[in-house]
Amino acid sequence: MMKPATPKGTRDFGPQEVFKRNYIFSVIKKVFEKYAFLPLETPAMELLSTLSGKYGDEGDQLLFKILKNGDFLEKADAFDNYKKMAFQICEKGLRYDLTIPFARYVAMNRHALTFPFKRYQIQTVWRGDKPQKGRYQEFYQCDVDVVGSNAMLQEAELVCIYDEVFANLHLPVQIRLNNRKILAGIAEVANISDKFMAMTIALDKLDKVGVEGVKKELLGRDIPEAATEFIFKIIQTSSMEQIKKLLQSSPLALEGIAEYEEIMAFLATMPLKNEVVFDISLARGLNYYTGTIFEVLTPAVQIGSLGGGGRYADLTGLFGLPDMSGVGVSFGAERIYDVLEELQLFPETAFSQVEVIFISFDAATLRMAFAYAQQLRAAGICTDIYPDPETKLKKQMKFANDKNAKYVLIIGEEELKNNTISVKNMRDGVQEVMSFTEFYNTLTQS
RNA sequence: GUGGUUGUAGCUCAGUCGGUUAGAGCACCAGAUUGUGGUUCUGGGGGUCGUGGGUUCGAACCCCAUCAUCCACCCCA
Repeated sequence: MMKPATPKGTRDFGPQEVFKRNYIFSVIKKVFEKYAFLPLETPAMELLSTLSGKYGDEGDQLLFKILKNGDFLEKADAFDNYKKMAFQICEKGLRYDLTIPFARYVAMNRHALTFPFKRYQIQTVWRGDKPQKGRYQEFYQCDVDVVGSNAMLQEAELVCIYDEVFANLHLPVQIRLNNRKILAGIAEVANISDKFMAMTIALDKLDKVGVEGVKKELLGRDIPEAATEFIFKIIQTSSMEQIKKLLQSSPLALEGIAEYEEIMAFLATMPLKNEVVFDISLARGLNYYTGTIFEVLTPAVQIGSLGGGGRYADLTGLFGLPDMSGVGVSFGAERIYDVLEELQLFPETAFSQVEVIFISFDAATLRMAFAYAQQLRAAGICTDIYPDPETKLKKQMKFANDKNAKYVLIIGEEELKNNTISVKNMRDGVQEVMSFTEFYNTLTQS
């Protein structure tokens, strides 16, 4: 016999876990829909040509590729180059994120859509990453994006959505903002535009390695002393006015700062429940971001970000629809789950709750139980019946107890004859005899 | 992808220097209690010690490989 197991980086979700995850989804969905986002689902598989080249070399490595059906070797000849070979023997791959499939969808349906188009999407994505805590090979993302609008209002709404969702989950977070234009401006003024990527990677580590660590990182990445000093000065500055002064010579940077200030102007009058901060070190990996970038962190638990996103000036251009700006953010459902679990923030209502379980003794009492159960179910009460009346009462009671039922309704010979039921309250152990109607009324009225 | 950690009952773990028949708690099953769960008491079942190879008279323990796990890096939700 083979040993049962799930593949690396994947896991099962048992009944209680699915209930809890659905709780997260329902909170998120409710907020998304309130902000007039529309649902979208796309296939688990995309053409490899749609996916490849969108996430950088690193991303291409992490793509799950699907072997062609049939004789996949027929047209293959790159036996000495596994990367090239992969594209010869595979034509599909598993979705890596929800943004690229969304861009593909928008490009394909441009004539049918009304812009700006706001969509949300809650589906699994797959990445061939090495698993760690909070990092899986299969995980859910919950994305909201709006495409076809350059307005900073969109960014402001996305911040509000983050704020509202995490407030509703009772999870305190910090929402961080930055702008790729400001980062590009820094590189421009420091005269290291060609090392932009290296600079952002170094900056992104500020949280982890501190100011001195970033300095070392920058120098280690061949960034000149003078440029490093300049960057150093900027990340130590806390006031936006100071930053503005330092980047005065870069129109691009000033544009980024103006965008940020516009977002904050929208938010100024909003009573947000979570902290919104400007974070110059926030870089984010995905290289298609061009404007605002977002990230959500929780101070409560040591785990990676709970979500992130940004604006991309020309996402659908890759699919033949140019000059279409989009902005969106993502919620990492798995990580939110892990954090809520750790902090025990799942409410009682997130779990399944059997209210009533019937126990009977023979065919006649079982039929009676069934008739009663259907009445309770019609009233929307979660009801179950122990299906085998011959089973010892002790065992039936244990079943009800394991299912965490609130009430056990016992129907025996005696009860059947007197047209009553025995109601046992499993919370306090008190048992009383009454008519079914009496029980039904107290339950449906409370 | 690179470096490290851990892997023993369904779960959490103990297991001495390599030495007899591998243990505990929880969970499970049965009985105490033939119409009463959860609490209590008594008893019971359950192990290819991750997998494959090697060293040895002898391996859960040492060596190699492999898979999984967690951690750091890279990157990311």
